[in-house]
Amino acid sequence: MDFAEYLPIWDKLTPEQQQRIAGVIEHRTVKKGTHIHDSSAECLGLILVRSGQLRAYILSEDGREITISRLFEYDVSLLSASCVMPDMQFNVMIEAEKDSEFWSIPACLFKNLSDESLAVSNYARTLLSSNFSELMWLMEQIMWKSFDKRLAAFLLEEARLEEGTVLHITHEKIASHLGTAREVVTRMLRYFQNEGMVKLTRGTIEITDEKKLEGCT
Amino acid sequence: MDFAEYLPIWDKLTPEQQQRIAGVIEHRTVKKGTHIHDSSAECLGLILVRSGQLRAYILSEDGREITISRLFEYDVSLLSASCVMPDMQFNVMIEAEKDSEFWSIPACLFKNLSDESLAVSNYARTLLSSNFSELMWLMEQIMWKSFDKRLAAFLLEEARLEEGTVLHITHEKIASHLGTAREVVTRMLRYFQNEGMVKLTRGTIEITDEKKLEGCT
DNA sequence: AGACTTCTGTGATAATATCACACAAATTTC
DNA sequence: GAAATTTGTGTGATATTATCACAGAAGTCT
Repeated sequence: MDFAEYLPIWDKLTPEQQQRIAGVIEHRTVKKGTHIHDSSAECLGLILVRSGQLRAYILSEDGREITISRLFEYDVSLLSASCVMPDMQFNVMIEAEKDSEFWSIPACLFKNLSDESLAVSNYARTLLSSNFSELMWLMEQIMWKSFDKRLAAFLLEEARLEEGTVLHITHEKIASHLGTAREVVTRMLRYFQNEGMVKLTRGTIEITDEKKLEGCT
Repeated sequence: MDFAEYLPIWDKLTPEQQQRIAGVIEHRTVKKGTHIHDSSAECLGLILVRSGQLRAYILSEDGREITISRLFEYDVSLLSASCVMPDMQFNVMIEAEKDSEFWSIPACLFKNLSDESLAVSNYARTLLSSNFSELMWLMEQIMWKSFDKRLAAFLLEEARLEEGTVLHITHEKIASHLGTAREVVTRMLRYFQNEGMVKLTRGTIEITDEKKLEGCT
């Protein structure tokens, strides 16, 4: 398999290290909706996304969710390796938003490599600081942005991802992404529709006035 | 100065590296309330707290604050070195909550050392993952905990820090820590007082029923 | 004492969350 | 193809939290 292309520091590893990875790396193809990683299961490790789309989220006791990171082709993430990072005992879940293909390198191997190789350690640092930065950005959004702005931004982002103006997504899913209740999403979408920015049908949201929606953000 | 004791990896550095640090490390003594680091100023770097208490927080456009991290004796933080971490362009502010003493190692030197020394890189990883973990914890608090629980937890934490039951803090400060408005704090404290858990006077909050307050969290 | 600043209290209103339930559209079952 | 079931949406009532506007009380400084 050609995972080397998906691991930016592959070329900086010794042949021996490369072999250790090659020996245990796992390849998986999953259907949309598949639960790839949850708190109960053991650590998945470093994830290299080959295709598709994954999302990492956290879960409240009563089942509410909020997306903390979305992963696309060529993305690498150690959110599912949190168990080997010191002091990390929170529960991140990862699921496939689309049919996806990815590799995983066991957390303990990646930790060992980080501990012995400067290149890997530096790379892990990059990944970590990128995670941290993303989370900080999210925190600012949640704290200082009103919900209409966050929703508008989310819709535009989705449209960008789908490369079209018709989004195939339910209010419930949007609520899970944004960490709020479904009714709140429904009501705000109704408002957007009344303002002529979107057109709603069951299971889809069509953006009819992108400019105006952007004005909302 | 005896900063070596405050930098856990000091002994793992080469004499040359130690000298580079010793040559540029800065020592500061600041009064309570001092602004140590803000977004406008240049990067402060790695901070080693010798004594006192610092807090890191983020600021909204309209001046609201929320504390993201508090630093005590022997704590080391690279929150003020965010500018050298790739993709980190958010604005963290740091101020002294008490009269404090600390050292700072310029961000660029710490970055260089991280890039060349496995020990430093691994240590930086530890710091980063600890920051990440803390932020994740905060996110969960904000998302899933109601305000009364967060306030109760904050009061108990303050009492623990002060080693007493009388807190010398204003509602405004509490609001800045928790990322909400002062009135919200005032009203909830009134409620706590009516329930007999605290006794309020101007500038102080006395915890009169710790058990019951703990029951709120 | 008077002027000023800081801190707290509170009503009115807006935004967001929660609960309860109804209904409509798709899907499955028979 | 009608009935039953699941999934998605709509909405009123209520609770919680945020925002705005202001007042008054407690300290500080002349």
